[in-house]
Amino acid sequence: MGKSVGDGAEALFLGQFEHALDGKNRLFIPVRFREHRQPQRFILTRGLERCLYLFPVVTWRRLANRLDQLPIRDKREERAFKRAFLAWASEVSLDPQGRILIPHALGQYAGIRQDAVVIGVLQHIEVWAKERWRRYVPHAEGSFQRLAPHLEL
Amino acid sequence: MGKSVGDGAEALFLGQFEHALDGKNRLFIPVRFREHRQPQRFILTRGLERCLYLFPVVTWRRLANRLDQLPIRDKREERAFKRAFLAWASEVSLDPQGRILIPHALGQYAGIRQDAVVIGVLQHIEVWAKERWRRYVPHAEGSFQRLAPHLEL
DNA sequence: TGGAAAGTGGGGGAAAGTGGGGAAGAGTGT
DNA sequence: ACACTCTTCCCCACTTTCCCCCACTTTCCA
Repeated sequence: MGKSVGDGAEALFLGQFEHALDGKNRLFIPVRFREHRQPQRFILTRGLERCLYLFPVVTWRRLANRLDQLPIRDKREERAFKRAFLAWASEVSLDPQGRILIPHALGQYAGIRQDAVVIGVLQHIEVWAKERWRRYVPHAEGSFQRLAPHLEL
Repeated sequence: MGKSVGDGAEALFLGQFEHALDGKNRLFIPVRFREHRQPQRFILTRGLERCLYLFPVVTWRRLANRLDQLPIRDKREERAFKRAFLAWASEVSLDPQGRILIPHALGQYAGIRQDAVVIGVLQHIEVWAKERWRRYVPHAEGSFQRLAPHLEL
């Protein structure tokens, strides 16, 4: 259940998968989320609502460029933001089995100890602690019911 | 955890690492922050919020050039700024084990005695006294929550 | 139902990281 | 000039972490 759509310039991620971290803090990335190009590298960083974001390097580059163009008056705050965003970022690459190593600080931030949920959200992938995700779902459900009509399917 | 991104003309730094200065005032620079070219030289100087900035020589050059094009009316102020920025700058190089020697004055400025945190912030690297960084993080955290939505992932 | 691909787990070697001994050289005071 | 200290830098030895590899189980689909 889940898929990466389109094999054009850029894949879109969707679907959700459950995986457990093994004893070595490695997380399996479903095949559907893997890039076909070699080497398979991603940027893992912290996301909102205490999950982790996983970006293909290309997408990340675009994002990093945008960092310098944020509409921020206060330079001090801009520095603080960059530090928070970048210090918790990390380049990770897939091992031959298709797993990534979750850095300790990031695992902490997202509260991931054992069970994790990996979900695709178009441009990026998110990693949640299973428990936190379970509690978050009802929220998401509400938003879905409220906004879906606007899609005019 | 963390890594320098990109294998193009220029690496981008990211991630955070903790390292203790040893008895000889040496600080370990994580492999991911090292330049691949030889010899491995950096410019270390004072940073904002009482940390230290570490620049690859190339990046430093670009920065130094820009100093001459500052839009400053007040020539007196321009001189003051340049002096402050340059007088504390120091060229450091990696020893065979990948460590740099922290000049006494700079260590003092940043309050680094024992434990240090090294973080990557795209174009440059920052070195913080661990304690000071610990106290700064909540700040940064706030900015992150406030500003991250503007990135429009 | 069998084979291929996806997913799981752990051993071990290479590289990263840590600490200190000691030679070379610079600064200072007789 | 010469001892003396102090700093800098090179080298070696050790510990720890990471990542490559192999082997096994499970799932998917023909």
